[in-house]
Amino acid sequence: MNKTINKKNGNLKNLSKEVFYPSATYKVYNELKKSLLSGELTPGKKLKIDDLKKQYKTGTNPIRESLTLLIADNLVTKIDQKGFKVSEATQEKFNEILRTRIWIESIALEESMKNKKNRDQWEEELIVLNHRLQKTERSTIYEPENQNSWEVIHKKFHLKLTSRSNSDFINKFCELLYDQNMRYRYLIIKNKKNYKKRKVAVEHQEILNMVLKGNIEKSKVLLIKHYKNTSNFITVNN
Amino acid sequence: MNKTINKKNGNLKNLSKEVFYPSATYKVYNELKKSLLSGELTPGKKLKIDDLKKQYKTGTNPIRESLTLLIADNLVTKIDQKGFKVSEATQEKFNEILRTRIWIESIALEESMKNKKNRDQWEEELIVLNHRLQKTERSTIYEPENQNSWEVIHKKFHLKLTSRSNSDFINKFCELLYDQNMRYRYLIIKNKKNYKKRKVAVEHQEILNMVLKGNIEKSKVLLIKHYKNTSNFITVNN
DNA sequence: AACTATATTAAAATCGATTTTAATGCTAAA
DNA sequence: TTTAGCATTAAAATCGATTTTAATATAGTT
Repeated sequence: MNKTINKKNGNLKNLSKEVFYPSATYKVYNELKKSLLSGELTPGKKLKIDDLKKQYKTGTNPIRESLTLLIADNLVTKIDQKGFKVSEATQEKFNEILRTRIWIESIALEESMKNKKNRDQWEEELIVLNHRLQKTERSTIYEPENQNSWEVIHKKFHLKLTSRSNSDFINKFCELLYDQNMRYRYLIIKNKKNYKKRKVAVEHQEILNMVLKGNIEKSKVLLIKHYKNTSNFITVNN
Repeated sequence: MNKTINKKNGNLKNLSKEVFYPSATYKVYNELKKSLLSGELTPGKKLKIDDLKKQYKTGTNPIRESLTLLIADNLVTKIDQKGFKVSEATQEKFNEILRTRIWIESIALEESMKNKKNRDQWEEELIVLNHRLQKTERSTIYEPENQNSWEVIHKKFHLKLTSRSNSDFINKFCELLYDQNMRYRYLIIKNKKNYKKRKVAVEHQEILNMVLKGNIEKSKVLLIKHYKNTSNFITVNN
């Protein structure tokens, strides 16, 4: 956020050849996204440009550009001439996300398993991610910057499962839906005193076993069951 | 674009109660999108902020915001600190779009047909759209503002077919993929002297007939065949 | 000649002030 | 008391200048 830190002119120029200095927009985008996914910014809340400028100590443009990017993530909603707000979160929307995930990821998993190319490497990566997931403690706070946190590994495991459909469109869509689903999880954690965390380790292991066996139909059934189980723990009450 | 026209203060205020004055961003976004989809802006072309400011007679912010919106449409690509360019168009990308469309729309059509709610109304709307499509001349120029143009009706017909999956995410995704596919069509028209337009009227009729019959499997097969036929007419040569 | 450092140029990104629009509050007439 | 019209306020949207960064050109050294 602080310009003097980012400055790379004068005698610093050659030193910083390989260093990546992210733009203000990029940084604000990431920080806002974190606040939105963690449920810190509550659904429906007005996002005033001036307030955000003060909060992030930056100008109009980076703020508006970040918010515009977040529209595509379905985390922010805009009405022309009336500004931005945090996207609403309702039980119906959650049901929709769940249904959509099941449809899309069923295909994506099937295609991933049918895809012969580099299958061994894929299986090994899944095994490693599952292993790391099993031995990682699950936290109630969202820290996407920590690559060793449960949430980050969990996301990687799930996206890896469906990653071989040879469609970047599908991959992006899966990530969007993962993030949407995650947002609801954190909204529940925020709102309910005793949010019961599910024990999902066994389910991940079972899915992985079926994938390694090459049983497409059973893998799909287990993945779908895994998602449906989640839904029993998420009820949105406004 | 001209401010004096849009001004709605002073004695005009009460007159304009019901009129919608779009923002500069909104207008630039729509114009740029048209240029991108019609192939007027060629793949890979650098999109310089200053040039666009002059072209659209507006400031930095509306331009950058429009470009940011177009990233989500997969029509513009951005590299942090290095600016924006028109998204590339390759044969592989087109194949990917086609594959993805087939996967997604197969599900979406099936769900639309399984959905009992307001089925009669849906069928009637499809019949009307097909009728209007049959009697509309196909043009080689892209004019999205003309609601009676072949392209606009064609898009409506296809999106209507898949519209009843009860997932806005899927609906949006279908529209994105439709637009992606359309962009390639217009790029071909631009580049090849004698682009042979397919006769698709019969195929639309056949799909509609099967949908009205309620035959899910055959409807899906015909829709997929319809898309695969298109691919034979589209080859991208850079 | 090739390579490095510096200077120059061009473009992206940012900032803060200004303009426009929407929301709110107030007043007076029916 | 309500409601239309006006005034005020708040916020969104826009503008144009400035700053920062990347790309390019130039000069100097081995």
